[in-house]
Amino acid sequence: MLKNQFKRGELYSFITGKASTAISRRLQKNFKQAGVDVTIEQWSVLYHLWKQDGLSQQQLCDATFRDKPSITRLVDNLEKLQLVTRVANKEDRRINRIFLTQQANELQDKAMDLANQTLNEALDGVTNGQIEIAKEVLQKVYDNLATSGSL
Amino acid sequence: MLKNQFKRGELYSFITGKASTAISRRLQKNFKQAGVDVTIEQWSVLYHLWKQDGLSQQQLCDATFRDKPSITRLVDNLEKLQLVTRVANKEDRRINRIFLTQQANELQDKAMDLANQTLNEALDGVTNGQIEIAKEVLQKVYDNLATSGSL
DNA sequence: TTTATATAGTTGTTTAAACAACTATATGCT
DNA sequence: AGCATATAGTTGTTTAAACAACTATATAAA
Repeated sequence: MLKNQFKRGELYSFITGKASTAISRRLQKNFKQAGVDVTIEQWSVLYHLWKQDGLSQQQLCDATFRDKPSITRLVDNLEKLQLVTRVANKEDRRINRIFLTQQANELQDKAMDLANQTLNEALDGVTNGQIEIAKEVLQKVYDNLATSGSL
Repeated sequence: MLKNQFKRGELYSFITGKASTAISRRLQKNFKQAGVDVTIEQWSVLYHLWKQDGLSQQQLCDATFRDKPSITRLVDNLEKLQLVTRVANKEDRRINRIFLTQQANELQDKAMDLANQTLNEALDGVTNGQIEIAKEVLQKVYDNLATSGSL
């Protein structure tokens, strides 16, 4: 496997996700400035519910790459903020479906605009071609590692 | 800024750092399997001390993109594990310099091998050319966001 | 010299991640 | 039906991130 052997100095930022950390911090900052009082982690749950409301907690685990305890507590906190409600499923009583409240729906456009704006700040001066390749690489990395039970 | 406008479905994994999360989890798993009992965050501090021992906490903040409280507590925990020691600087008594212990030095080769191995798992099937471009994009993203005071 | 300001590090609090252990419900097998 | 197993979700514990407020030391200005 010499081909992809990393030189030392290059290794660090790939593993630590310097770039995505920077994006998260900027998005959090942009949320705060705009008076959107949710954390990035809470936003990531809302993001998937905005795409499809009523997902189960397990579906949110899969969508957000988080484990079950993480989702339990994120949903706890989103419930406290009155942004979602847990609804017990009648067909399968193990399942909670998570539904957005009116308040959460009112947040959607603003939050999505801020997320898009943040990405544009992040990708300023990067060409579409470069972005495509970067996305392919990141997807391939994820696929390489997710297959054999990383979650 | 229409040029880099993201389509919705593409936005999520860029912000959340799916790939780097997967790498971190895999590295943590590989550490555990090999009996290396440090967290990825602790490793990230050791990594910089292995390159240059005796850095100050502030220098570790800069190197690891963490804030001062985070480094204070990481150093606290590394001291408890007897992997580093704080040494007060005589010239400037505000500064602690952090030095590796013998135990930490004995860990270096094993940990660096595991990190390289993990990256090779992650980048399997990705060409050097693609990696170069991905690195450029991630660096550019970081530069775009770090300039105006994200840390 | 005293006073203001900047820098290095610490402490407190809230939110979240990771992992193990747990409860409750559903499914499949005999 | 009864039992084993799988699935959905919760709880406890440790580690860490983010942010604000704080202490201590150093530097610069009056």
